Amino acid sequence: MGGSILLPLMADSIMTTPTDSASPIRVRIAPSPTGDPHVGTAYIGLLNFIYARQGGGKFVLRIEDTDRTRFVPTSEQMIFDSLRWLGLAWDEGPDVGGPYGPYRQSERTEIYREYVQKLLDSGHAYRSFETAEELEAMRKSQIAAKLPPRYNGAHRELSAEQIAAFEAEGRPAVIRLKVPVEGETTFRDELRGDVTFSHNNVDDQVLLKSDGFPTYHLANVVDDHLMRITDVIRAEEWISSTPKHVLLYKAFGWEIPRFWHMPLLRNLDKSKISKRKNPVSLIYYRESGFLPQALLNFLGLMGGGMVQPTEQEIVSKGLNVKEGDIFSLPEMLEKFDFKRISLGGPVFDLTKLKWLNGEYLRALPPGDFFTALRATIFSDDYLSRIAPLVQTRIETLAQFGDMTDFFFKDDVMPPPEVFVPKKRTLEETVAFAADQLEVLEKTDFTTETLEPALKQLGVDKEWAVKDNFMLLRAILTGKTASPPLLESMIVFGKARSLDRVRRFLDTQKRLANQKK
RNA sequence: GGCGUUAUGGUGUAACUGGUUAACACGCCGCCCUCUCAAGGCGGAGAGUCCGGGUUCGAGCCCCGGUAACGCUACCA
Repeated sequence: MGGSILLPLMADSIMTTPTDSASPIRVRIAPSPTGDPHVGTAYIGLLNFIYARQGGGKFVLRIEDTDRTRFVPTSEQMIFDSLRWLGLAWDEGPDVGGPYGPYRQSERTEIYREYVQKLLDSGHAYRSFETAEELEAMRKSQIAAKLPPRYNGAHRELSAEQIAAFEAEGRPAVIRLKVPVEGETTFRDELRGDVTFSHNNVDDQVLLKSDGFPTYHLANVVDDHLMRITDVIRAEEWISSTPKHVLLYKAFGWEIPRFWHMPLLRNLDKSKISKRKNPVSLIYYRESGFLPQALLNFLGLMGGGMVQPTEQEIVSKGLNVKEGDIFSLPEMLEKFDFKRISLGGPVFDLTKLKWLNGEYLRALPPGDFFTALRATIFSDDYLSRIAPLVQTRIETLAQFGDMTDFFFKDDVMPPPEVFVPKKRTLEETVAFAADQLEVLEKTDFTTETLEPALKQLGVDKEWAVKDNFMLLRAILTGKTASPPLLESMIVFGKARSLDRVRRFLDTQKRLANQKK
């Protein structure tokens, strides 16, 4: 990593060139605890981890929990567990501490308030009193008029009296960034070169919400600075908001970090990877029996970056050719080259991941393979939770297999004669399954919550409990007879259950399209 | 719609500073091995590098112009 060796100390140098070469590399990942830990987090996490280790620096984990409407309490722990499972250990974070804590943004609200006040004082930010509804209406009319939907700046220059009047009304305010009307902002993306945005196209971003929590943009910049982050390695979707961040750094008079925007993982149809079209939960991968080293290896393949072995190496080391695609985390630390990353969004192709996982499985010493089975799919914990569900339903122990096969399968796909109730059409049934998915997504998997949620849906959509539950049973187990549905789902787990319903819907949709 | 980014077989990547019939892996097809299925071995189909111009003896690599896909366009991250 080059650095700015040639630049003499220029206190107010143009801007870019971050961190003098003396400052140690510090990177971070900043997941939001809004649900299951995401495979994209693992991807960016891996890249940051490699970068930190290669540069002899620190890898920080920061929890961005500023959106309390999407906050999921169990999520944070799942993030910790999943990243540890992958072997991506962080040097500083909410659970391990560190010199620049706290590492949870909800615990830093005072800090943000303090810094936003500085912005207010220096005229780089202003209070804005519109309600969410007013803003929504504004946006709609702009779109109707074929204008780009942006904040119209109505409150940019409010007088002290006007502000006082709004406050007297008890109107809540947000604080917005005062983006210059003229000019443009250019920043350097380490992989792409200079990227320029005209200020016309940079909105007056809300920095502090009316609930007193910061938005990503403010919190991110403040924290990255305070936590001495030298390199921001994040997904490509952030490129368009980077000018806002740069403007903030400048407003504060802070040094700007290096930006590395990584290509976005994609579905098979090239859209940004989504749960509808791909399993994205790390919990899913773990519970489905993927090995962490295989997942890491696969993620390392996404976007390139690994130096391929040369012809000579293949010959002299007697490598099997396909070993060009197989490498461990230590090998990535040694050979991964950020400058070689290719920018086209890679399709996250489960087929190749499965092949890779198979390679790793086959390479395991038999003892380790057995241990892996016993630690996951045949763990005492899992089996002991399944056993009570079947004890009263079988006559010989061997029937355990028939009764519980769906717990151990990669996927099941029932035919229509199994999942469509007598009085319903295929279309109706699939539509209802989509409703079920929606309910399941926002319901905790416990007996107390699952049953009423599903039954309520049945009432709303006029589906008999029997048909309602049978459909789900068919989707999840592939059969019409199974251990109790709800308990089975809880044991099977939310991640895998949801994925099974999504795959089901996906398949039905494809089939329906084929018919047309 | 606006702005930005990207563009090599179905998928992931390769091709030193422009230089031979565009390479490797996954997937697919076939053959061999084999009690089956995998694994393994061997072979094959599949891109002329988004399109159109230009520079050059020569372009996937350079230049210009398009197109498409994706991302952003929230008091979400």
